[in-house]
Amino acid sequence: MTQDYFNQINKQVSKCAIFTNEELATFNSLLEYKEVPKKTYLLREGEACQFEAYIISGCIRTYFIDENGAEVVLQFGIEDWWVSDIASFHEGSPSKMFIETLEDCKLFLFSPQTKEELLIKIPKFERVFRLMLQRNLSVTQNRLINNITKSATDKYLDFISRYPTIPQRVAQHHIASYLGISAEFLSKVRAKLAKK
Amino acid sequence: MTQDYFNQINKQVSKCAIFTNEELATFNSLLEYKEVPKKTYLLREGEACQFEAYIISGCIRTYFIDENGAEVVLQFGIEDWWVSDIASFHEGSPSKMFIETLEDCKLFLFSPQTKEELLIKIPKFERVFRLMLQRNLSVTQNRLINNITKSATDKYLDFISRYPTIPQRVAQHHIASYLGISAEFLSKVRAKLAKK
DNA sequence: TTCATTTCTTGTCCTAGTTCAATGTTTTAG
DNA sequence: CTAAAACATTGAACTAGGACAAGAAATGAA
Repeated sequence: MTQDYFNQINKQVSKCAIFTNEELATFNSLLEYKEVPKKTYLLREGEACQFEAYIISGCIRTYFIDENGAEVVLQFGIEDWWVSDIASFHEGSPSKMFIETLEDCKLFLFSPQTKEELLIKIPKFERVFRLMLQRNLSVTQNRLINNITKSATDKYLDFISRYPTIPQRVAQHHIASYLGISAEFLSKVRAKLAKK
Repeated sequence: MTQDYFNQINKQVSKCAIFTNEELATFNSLLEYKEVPKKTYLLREGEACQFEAYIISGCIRTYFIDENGAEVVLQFGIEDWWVSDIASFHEGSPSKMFIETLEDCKLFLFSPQTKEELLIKIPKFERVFRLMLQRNLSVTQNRLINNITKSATDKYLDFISRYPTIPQRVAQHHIASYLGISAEFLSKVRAKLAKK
């Protein structure tokens, strides 16, 4: 049962580097497994983020509250994604973000301590986390570029082609927030698209 | 003379981790020093990025051409910043970016090979590069947030307070592009701000 | 099954920012 | 020192998208 979950995460990390079975076993022994119901906060503004979470199943959003008091969605997370406030996690500094489950979730968690232990025992994992960061950076850069150069319609089309499963799983106004447009306008964009 | 430059970069990396003098000497021996005149391209679209550059002095911009053929500035680099297309550098994949010097530059360069060699000889440097990536990610996230939530005026004010030396060094339309607004509108924003 | 809450849609009016075009200013190359 | 580029400013006309309001649909808890 849980072995399936280990297999799932092992498959993912094995895309970054080649690990022996013993190494993977050590890796797995350091993971904390956790099930979390929907609408649970894994992190709130002001807290130090104590985890890097790997999503076995479920759906999560990361957001913060801007100066005007509006929620801004920073990231959605689904199966096989990592979720954390990396800066807060590494520096122990208070986070500006909220991390909330949108569906019941099955997660593997690292604490700062277990991550440290893993990296000391198997330095090859540095590579895994570096690649994660790089991918994260490149996703964020892409999003920034889309935000600067594309119309609301194009941003939405890009989103659904990039993440085809998400629109069925999360509220539309969360997607609007992620895209940086108003919920009402997204609705109008969709209406216009549907007419074709 | 060049020793000053080594001291400069050593001081920076020593903020990330503690290194012995021998380690720093090894580090320095792997750096390639290069002087580059202004308006030189370090990277063009389609090329594989062969360097991670540390800027001793000078100013650089990274940009790409969007679907409509317009330049979009992704990043400015000045003293003590690192510049590269990290994805392209690590994967050897063709870059979508241009990297151009805006002033005469003094640089230290890593190639994929020398970086690899450094990380093998002194694994502690993994940390330096990971922190670089994290900082980069957090800058990019911040910029995205500003882009989504702030008005043109606020974005500009945020920019000049965050990077007070850059406005005197680079063309205004490059800053407009970085902020994701038109050059004309930035000019109007500035005119309005000046009136107060 | 019902009532309440959350989510989605649609319309009207409004504004921040764009585009285009003309003019002025600064920088650069020879 | 001069001509040519590159850059910056200003104005007028236009538009993508926002804010607000009110109703419809879906979800969910009891």
